[in-house]
Amino acid sequence: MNKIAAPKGTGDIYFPEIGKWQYLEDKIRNYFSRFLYKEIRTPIFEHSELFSRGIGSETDVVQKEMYTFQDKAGRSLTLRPENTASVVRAAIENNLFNEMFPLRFFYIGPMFRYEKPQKGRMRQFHQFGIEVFADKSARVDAEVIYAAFNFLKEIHLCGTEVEISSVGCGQCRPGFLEKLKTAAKEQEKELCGECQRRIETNPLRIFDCKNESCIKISAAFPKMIEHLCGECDTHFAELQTALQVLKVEYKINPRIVRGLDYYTKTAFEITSNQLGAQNAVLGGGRYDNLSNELGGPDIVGTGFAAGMERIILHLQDIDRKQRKTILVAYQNPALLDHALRLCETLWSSGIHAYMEYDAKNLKKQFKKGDRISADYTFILGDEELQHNTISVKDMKAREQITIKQEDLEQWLKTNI
RNA sequence: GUGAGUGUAGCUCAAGGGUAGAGUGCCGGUCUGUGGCACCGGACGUUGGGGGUUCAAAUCCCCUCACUCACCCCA
Repeated sequence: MNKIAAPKGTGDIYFPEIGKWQYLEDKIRNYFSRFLYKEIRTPIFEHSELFSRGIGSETDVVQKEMYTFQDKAGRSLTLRPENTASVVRAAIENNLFNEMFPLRFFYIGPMFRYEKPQKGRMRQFHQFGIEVFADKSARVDAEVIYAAFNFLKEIHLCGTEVEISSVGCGQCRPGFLEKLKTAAKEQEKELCGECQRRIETNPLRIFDCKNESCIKISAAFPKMIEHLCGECDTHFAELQTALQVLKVEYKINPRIVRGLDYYTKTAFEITSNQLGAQNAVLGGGRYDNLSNELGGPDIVGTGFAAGMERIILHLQDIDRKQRKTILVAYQNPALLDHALRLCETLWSSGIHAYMEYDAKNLKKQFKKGDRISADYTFILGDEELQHNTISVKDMKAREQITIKQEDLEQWLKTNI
């Protein structure tokens, strides 16, 4: 029989790596409650339409990266490529916009995008994120950025940088895009082939081109943040003021273009210089029309999503203090049930204990003891049985004592 | 979707046309009531898969698959 491997772009997470995941998840749950966020868990799959309408049917994510399938009733369903649209859907569906306060959610979970895997990019990957609703103020955007930045700081992820921008709104963006296209067309022949194609498909992407001459040329192109309408311009200015109040160091990067259509006004990214090509650790922004576009009330939102694999890639090894572990060993197989009884006593007291069931001799058991990093080994032999004692070996100190069965509880209290 | 690199023992890697090797781990022994060291012995592979060239292929050629990295895009 041939082996079955995990599907491309997926993987198994287990010891010792799992320690980092548990650490990160604990931190998320703890940290964001500081800002009154409550966890929300939405389905892993949704109606495909939620994403095509929410994220935008022309985006790369929707056009070529979705895991879409039909269920047995012929419905088109899609494994979620991100969670914001789902959270908005859930809020609308459960009438949370009226019933909950504050309207603050955080989530942790797997997302799915059909992409070619590489460093920091998987087909099943994990994001955590936060969403705040019904607050139009630029200050809440700043708070979200502050919360994100400060979180990374608290988990000791160094080398991060905050970049902000504004992508405008329905008022100012269309006019700006026309101006940009016009400017790009004038220089069309000087741009690389890729960028010539982008003029029609996604002109904002020209700012992202790595080609040197394109960088030079596009530097002279109009920028969104220079063509914001009054409202967006004020919002962007207030955002910066609030970031200064919150002591968040940031850089304005007009090249930030979020790949999801729902963003309006504030857009931001936190990058890490420790990552490879996929240097975005976290990204987010404001989405003033998403609820409306999903058939809900006119409620604005703002938030971010962070890539957990990318964070874990640069997390230091977690030194979690392990509980003390006891190996229960027996001189010969005739004593197996006595050893098992002793194990049960330990387990029922909540102590980490382990025994081998088919070991012929003590030597073998001691070797296993090393593999489980046992702190102590309890030895049961004919002699111990006869005198109602247990021999206790301190594995590190390599010292051994003998205690009476009735003193076991006391010994455990002082040593474990 | 495009490009590049890598696939050899459980793991890390040698061998670049001539009998597939080392380190580590594993099993056993020196040591039948005691692990980290040392020494001795043992098992291990259809060299990712398929085809071709050759007297002879892990090695050269073609195809395929997988992994990795990068482009694209994103977290």
